[in-house]
Amino acid sequence: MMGEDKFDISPEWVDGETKALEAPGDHRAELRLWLRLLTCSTLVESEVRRRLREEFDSTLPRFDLMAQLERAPDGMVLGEVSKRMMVSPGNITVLVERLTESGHISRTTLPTDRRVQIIALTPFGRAEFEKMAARHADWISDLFAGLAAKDGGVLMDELAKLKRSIIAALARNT
Amino acid sequence: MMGEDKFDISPEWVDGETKALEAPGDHRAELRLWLRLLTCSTLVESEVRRRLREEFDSTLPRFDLMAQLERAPDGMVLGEVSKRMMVSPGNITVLVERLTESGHISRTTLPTDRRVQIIALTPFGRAEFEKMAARHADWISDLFAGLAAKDGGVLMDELAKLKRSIIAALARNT
DNA sequence: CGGAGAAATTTCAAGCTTAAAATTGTTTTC
DNA sequence: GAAAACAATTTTAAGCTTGAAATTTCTCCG
Repeated sequence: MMGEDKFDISPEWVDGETKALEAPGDHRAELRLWLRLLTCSTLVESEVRRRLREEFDSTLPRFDLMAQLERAPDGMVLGEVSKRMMVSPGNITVLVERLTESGHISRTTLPTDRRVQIIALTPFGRAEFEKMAARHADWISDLFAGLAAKDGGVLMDELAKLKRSIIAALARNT
Repeated sequence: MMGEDKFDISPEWVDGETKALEAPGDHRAELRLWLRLLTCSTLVESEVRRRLREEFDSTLPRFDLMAQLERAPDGMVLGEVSKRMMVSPGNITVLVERLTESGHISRTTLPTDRRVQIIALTPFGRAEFEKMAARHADWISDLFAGLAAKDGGVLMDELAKLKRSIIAALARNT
């Protein structure tokens, strides 16, 4: 999966014509595309993790959780956090435990439904998050700096199409 | 990080003009792009993991390791595998242990340098990998099926540019 | 030759992640 | 108003991942 050579540049996407000539079940173009996507995403992600650890002694999951809470001044239900972060509920449990211990978030049981836990950033947590978010934005900006404005727009649009394709495929195989 | 709403579609990339008018340090466009990239990659990755588990009772790291070995009929040194997979050496140690136990790979100490471990697919491992690889290609093909041939090509090129940008940034901050 | 230093790998401690089972609490249905 | 169904969360067991420290083995310089 991670085998894309770091500096190879650009195989051609097969067009309709070529496709007709291929052996049945030839998915090389899609595989290459997936590999390249994964490589980009892994490179950025590792760098972000490394810097969060070095500069803030923190981790990506913690940052992500706080990022969710930042937009919800009144707090958020655990299940909602889990859905938005696309991780399992059990995972959230652990993260919340640590972030509560460290004073970054608070946790309350909803009085009207005692199954429901609501978490929110504490003032301290919010302040910390803001520092991290500012640095995070700088890192990303720097990593993407070599991309012309035009390319950023194109990439954004193409990724939107890809996302629709993926979601459609996931929906097909219910 | 994973907070991109599943169905939002397309904010515009800021162009040069707009950029001049922005507050210093506004990195919203890059952040959105990164978020979208990460979403796509996470969606695909989770689906692949799920299916590897369901259909083969296997995992993505194991699949990746075997994929590296498939192209190296004479085997590969552990350190080389670690570099290609972009994971830590200690990680490889564990994976190799399990794949050896299960008979998928063999491991030899190089006689001329007893520090060096060489691993290779066993015939059984190769057969298993081929089954998995074929299915894997089908899954990816299906997930990317909604993308027109033209878009595939464009995306491939834009991701190549992005990759160069990332690698350049990483090199800058040695 | 003999040690200093380098290289390859392993070990360790800590944290993340998941699916599945178990808990706890609420709602719905007869 | 109980039992069944459903919901939110936690627990559990297993595996992945990392960085740093430790080990083993080689290489090279004097």
